[in-house]
Amino acid sequence: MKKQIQELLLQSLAILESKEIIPASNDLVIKIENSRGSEHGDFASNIAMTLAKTAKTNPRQLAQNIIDQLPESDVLERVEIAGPGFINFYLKQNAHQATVVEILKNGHQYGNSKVGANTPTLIEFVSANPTGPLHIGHGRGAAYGAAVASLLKKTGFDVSCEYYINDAGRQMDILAISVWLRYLQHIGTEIPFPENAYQGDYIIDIAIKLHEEHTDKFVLPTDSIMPLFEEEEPELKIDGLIKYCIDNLGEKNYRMVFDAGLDSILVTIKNDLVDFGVEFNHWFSERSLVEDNTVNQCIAKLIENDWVYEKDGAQWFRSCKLGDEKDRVLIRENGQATYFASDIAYHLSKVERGFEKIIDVWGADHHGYIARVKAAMEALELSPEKLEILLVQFATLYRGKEKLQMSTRSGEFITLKQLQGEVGKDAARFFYIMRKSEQHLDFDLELAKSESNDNPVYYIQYAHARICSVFRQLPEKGINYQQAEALKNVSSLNEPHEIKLLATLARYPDVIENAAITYEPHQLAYYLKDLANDFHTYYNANQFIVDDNVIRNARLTLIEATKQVIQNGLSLLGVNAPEVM
RNA sequence: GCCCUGGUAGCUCAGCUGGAUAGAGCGUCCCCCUCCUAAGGGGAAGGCCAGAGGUUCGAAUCCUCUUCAGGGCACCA
Repeated sequence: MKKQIQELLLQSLAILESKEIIPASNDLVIKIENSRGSEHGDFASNIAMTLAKTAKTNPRQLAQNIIDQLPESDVLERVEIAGPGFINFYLKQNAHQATVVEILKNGHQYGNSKVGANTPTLIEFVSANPTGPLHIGHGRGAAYGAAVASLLKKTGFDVSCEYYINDAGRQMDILAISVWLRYLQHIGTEIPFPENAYQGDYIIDIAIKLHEEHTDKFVLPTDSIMPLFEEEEPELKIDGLIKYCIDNLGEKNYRMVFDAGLDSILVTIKNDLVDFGVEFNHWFSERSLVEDNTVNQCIAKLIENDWVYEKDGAQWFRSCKLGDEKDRVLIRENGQATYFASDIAYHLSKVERGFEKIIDVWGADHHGYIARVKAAMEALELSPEKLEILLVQFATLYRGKEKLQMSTRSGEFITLKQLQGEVGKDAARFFYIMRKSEQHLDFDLELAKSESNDNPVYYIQYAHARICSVFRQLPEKGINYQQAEALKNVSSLNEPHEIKLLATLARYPDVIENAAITYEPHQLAYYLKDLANDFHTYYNANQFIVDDNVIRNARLTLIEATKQVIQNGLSLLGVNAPEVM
């Protein structure tokens, strides 16, 4: 609808340009807004005010000129000038009523758009280190990333979802020796467990399973291990244990212990995400980038183009020259590549796989990392503007007033699975999405659990269930409803609440498009609350199942359309639309 | 010190990328089921949009400074 009005305005302005009332310009942006209240019509444009200055005339006069040249249209009832020079557009009733037909015709396709033009798009999210189960913080990234992906799919982007598995690096080695030490303890070895190793009970489960499958294969003499615990500095102690373990178990056996931890945790993560309604197209392994030499090739290319120098025995990337605040290490003094080095390779892979739009969803604590990744892409001539990094602020969990802590290493955290078990998938998904991603999120368990109107999820779902309930009663009352037949009656939808509801329903495609291109799924959440509110108000004001065939049929099509839009919207957020509550 | 985010009703937050009287939920106060689910609806009260400058026809929205809160500034990932 907005586009139709835009087109009309464009034609009018072209005429004014040809008459030299306004100067010609190529980059004219015509903004059409949904009016706030009905007294300002259905849509409004401020075009006259923005053009008044260059046209050297007053806005109201210019607005009149624009209206005079406006072509005939079968959707517009009338057009008025208001306030300082707004042009307000009033739609004909049947233009409103037509949205019901459009929604029911398109069904779950209603709201789809093609702005994405099939752009190959990769969105990477969650990507939590596989060192423990997903916790409450990861949940936000999961819910947000999944919602953005759904929105982009709806708007015509060719979207692929990916999880980057950090299966290389020191954190994983710490996981491996955590498993190994628990394994030794499990078979009765008296041995301490460092406080900075992974404390969670899930490590013990992995160790038990490891022992079941391999019995005593990984046992080493306790006497030779004990001296390592004399190291005072905790991190050095860990490093000593890792080195000892690799040297004495041998590369192959160490890898078995390592993989036992990795695989088991990965399975847990995958299952938890599936339960949460979040699925990925690819699980991309960091280790694979090392093993297939992509990392080395990347570094070689950087060296070739003089982006690398040596200092203190390490290899440094000149990121400073490309906008970062300091240079970054690619290869450490000990010869090992940094996480950053594999991340460069990872982004190279993303570009080489043909993605035009590359989205990374990161926790806000990674913001300092943006400059160096962009710098690396620049250095490798990978068009950094393809990369869009979306930061998600932290989620803090509350139970009423009590703040709950979380830390993977200490093992004290609420897992995503526990959260879901407690508040349910729908409330969890919706609460995560409800807040703007750059806002800190205080997730209150009590509120999410409350089955009351404090809880917007139930408010929206209730609207859907109420509509379903109405339709369930038709056969009981012996009423015949045929959608196709009933649609012929929509012209009787003239009650104020009906017009309001129609206008809100008509907004849906705009909401989807805007939420998608701004990566703001919360806009959809708020829209659905509005829609539910319009429906509940209508429900209280007007009876749907009435004796008059024409009115009843018209109303039933309207609420059926409402049901469809609620369903469409909720499904994009990963929330169910229950038929009964 | 530098870099991100935030500061809007008593509380939790929206505010459609610069527009017309600043919105919603909760809380408070009043009203609405002989009627399709009251997990609902209607109404009232409640605001110097953190503060100060600036940009312009017009600012909660853009720019600068100040201030408060959270986070980040590794040869960790």
